[in-house]
Amino acid sequence: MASTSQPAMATAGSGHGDEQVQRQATWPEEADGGSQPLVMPEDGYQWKKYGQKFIKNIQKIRSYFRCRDRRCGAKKKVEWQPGDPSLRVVYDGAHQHGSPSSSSSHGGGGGQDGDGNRYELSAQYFGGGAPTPQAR
DNA sequence: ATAGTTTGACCGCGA
DNA sequence: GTCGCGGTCAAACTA
Repeated sequence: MASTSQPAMATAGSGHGDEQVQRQATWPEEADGGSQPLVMPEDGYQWKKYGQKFIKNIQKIRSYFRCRDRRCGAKKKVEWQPGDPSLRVVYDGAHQHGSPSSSSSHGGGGGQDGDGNRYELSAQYFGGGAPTPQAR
């Protein structure tokens, strides 16, 4: 933080105050900016990223996503290997509201109560398909 | 102005 | 009792 702005550099001065490289590399190296960079496996729900960390245990980057709905205790974790386009999505919990309606965007309404999606995802692993053979 | 995203730091649990 | 890891929150910035 503190990269663009903020008077933090008062100490001394090493001036500069310029930094444009806004690291946008959040996902695995997208190779070229042309071919559709890795798209997140949309499940039909909207997620909000609330954290990202590098798990050294498996040497992978793990991103934490939470359902936009507070009533929805659904959580999603996406992890990938630095250098591998394969993504592994781990679903935790289940959504308590129907799909976000339809609309491709927000809507609202839609479903909502009434049916609880009975898809008890207690930790499903979505293999990117590449070098992640579910081995099974 | 809002939403979404990003990074750092903090906490809890386990070994 | 200590250390490490994993997970979450808050703050800040950008679009």
